[in-house]
Amino acid sequence: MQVSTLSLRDLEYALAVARQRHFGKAAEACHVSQPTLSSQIHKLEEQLGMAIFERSTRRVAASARGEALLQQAEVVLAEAQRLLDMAQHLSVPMSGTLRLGAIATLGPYYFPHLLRTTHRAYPSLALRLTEGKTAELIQSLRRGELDCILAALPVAMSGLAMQTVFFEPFFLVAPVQHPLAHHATPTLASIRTRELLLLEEGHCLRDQALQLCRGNNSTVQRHATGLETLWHMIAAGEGYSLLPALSVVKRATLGMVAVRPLLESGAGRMIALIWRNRDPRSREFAQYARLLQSKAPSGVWAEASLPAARPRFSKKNEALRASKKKQ
Amino acid sequence: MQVSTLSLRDLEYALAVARQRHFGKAAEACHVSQPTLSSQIHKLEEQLGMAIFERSTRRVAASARGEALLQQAEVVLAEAQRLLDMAQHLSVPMSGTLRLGAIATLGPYYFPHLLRTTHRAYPSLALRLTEGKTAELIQSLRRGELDCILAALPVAMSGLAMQTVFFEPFFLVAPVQHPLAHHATPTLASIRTRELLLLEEGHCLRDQALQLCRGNNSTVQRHATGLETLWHMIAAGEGYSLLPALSVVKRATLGMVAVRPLLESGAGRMIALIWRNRDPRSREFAQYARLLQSKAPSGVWAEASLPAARPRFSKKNEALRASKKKQ
DNA sequence: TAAAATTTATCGTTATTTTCTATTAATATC
DNA sequence: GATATTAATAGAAAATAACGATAAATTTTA
Repeated sequence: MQVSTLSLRDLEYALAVARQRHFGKAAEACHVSQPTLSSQIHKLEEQLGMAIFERSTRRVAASARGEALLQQAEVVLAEAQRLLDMAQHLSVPMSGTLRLGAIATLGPYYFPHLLRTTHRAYPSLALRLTEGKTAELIQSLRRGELDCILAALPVAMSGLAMQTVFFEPFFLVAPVQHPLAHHATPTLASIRTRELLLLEEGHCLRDQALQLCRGNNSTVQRHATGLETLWHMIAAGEGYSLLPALSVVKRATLGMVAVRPLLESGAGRMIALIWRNRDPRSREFAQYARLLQSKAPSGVWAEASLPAARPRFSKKNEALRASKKKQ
Repeated sequence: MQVSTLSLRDLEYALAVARQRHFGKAAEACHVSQPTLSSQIHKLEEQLGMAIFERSTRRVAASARGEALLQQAEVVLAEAQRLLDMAQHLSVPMSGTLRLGAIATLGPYYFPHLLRTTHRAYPSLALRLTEGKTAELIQSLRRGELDCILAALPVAMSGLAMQTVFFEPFFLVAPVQHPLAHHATPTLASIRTRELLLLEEGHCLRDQALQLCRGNNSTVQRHATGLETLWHMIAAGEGYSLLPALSVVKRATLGMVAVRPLLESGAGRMIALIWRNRDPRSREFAQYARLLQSKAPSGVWAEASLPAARPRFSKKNEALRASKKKQ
């Protein structure tokens, strides 16, 4: 005898008979015909290998042994009901826990803003945040250890889906005494990779900076393990670098480094929310990305294209009006 | 959404998919085809209002939310399994608790013997014993408060079934100084109801004694509330009575009362085990009655007929050989 | 004692659900 | 781009559960 051959419906029938002490009334309560009830109770008793009820035309009552079974049947049904309740609860969109990763050169600068926005839109959602390099995050995502990640495009998207969130321009950050610090709007062409300070291998920011300067003479660069260290190295006059807007925006410039926009170059990176394309929450995630897009922090753009005649650090959301129309 | 529309089988399918992480293998484990699994999982997800699994041709895994549901699904199935186990346990014949009643003029004298016999034959059976008057016992039995009773026939049997256990002869018990005490084998005709001591109303023994003496002149009798009191009253010289064999058998006769058989009269009562005829354990009860019959205590007969040339207190079981052949 | 009333069980049929085989669609690997 | 793997789909078949009508059993009423 297999559990799976038991029917929860039959258990309800049995409980109805126990409650009503009458097949006809129980059938009515269950919205089925009396013969249906009779035969299903019979079947159930057959499966259990014993009679649950003692019945005559005058009296229907659970036998002493049947009573014990009915009690357990109630437990089974209660647990099944709990399953349904849980499902109902869990199926609320953007509730529960969201495990979100972001690349290390974005997370520390963006998470505070993201947390505020997310909590405001989805009060019942708990965020579990992670930082890492793109490859690590993608692997965790593929393994199901993360639900979605924020990374810079392009990313190998096989099996994944994404929605862009914002374009984060790069800035040239150089020591104040460096010649480049004096150009109002320096060009990429003026950068020498020999003097370029970069992050260690694995950070997409390193690759993107290198690619932007790939026309230039490339020699060995000095590298830092983190963005903060890089800032200190620049301040120490070790060289200059291309750094993303959000790492610039709230930094108390110490007077030792100069931050110069690279407006005409289009230098920067497109940040996207990425998730497994078979994740049942795909729609929720896409909508979440669009929410983040519409509430993007100041200092970033809606698209990679240069926003003409626009202040470097636009007022909040101003840069995103065009993209909103798209939605 | 109703609990009863959930299928335990579908829950097993879902758990199999979670375990195997592969629809094909899960199908094999469940002994069904892969499309069956696929469609049933779909149906289940539809019922729960959310996807349990995240599936691609490469990877099948429970989503974070699905995991919680699967855990609860295991609970549901475990409780259902428990129901089956309980049924298996309960369906063992003559196990659990048997609520047995006996008329007050039999119980105290027969229960010790019955307990021994019953426990020996059914070690896993717990007996809950009750005493009462016939009408009370029958009512309790009809209400389902008792499983079966031992009473003297005849009894209104509507809705009930029975199996005789033994015939318990009556003895004339009189004070030693009384003339009747000197007859070796007194007759019923010699009894005067004026001197007959009886139990109070409601005891079948009272009615049976009266009926046996109905030809005699009947006047008001003195009565006692219990059989023990009656013995004391007889010993005090208050009168005499007809008393059942088992109440005589182990009594330390004090020399103050004489016990005389009424062999030729057939005076006595047929004790039967009675139960509700729709009780699913009817067969077990009938068999139990036959067991009690075969292990009847000494002092009783298998049948109402006079066992010719037989000692008053036959050796154990000797009186029952005839009845055994019938079985 | 017989008839009436009540109630569960049975019978034959219909409707629904589950399962199957065959095939398609999607995706990853070579 | 071909091949292999795997879940999803389609349509038919089988199994199960449902119904209405009626029988059988038993108690109550006349």
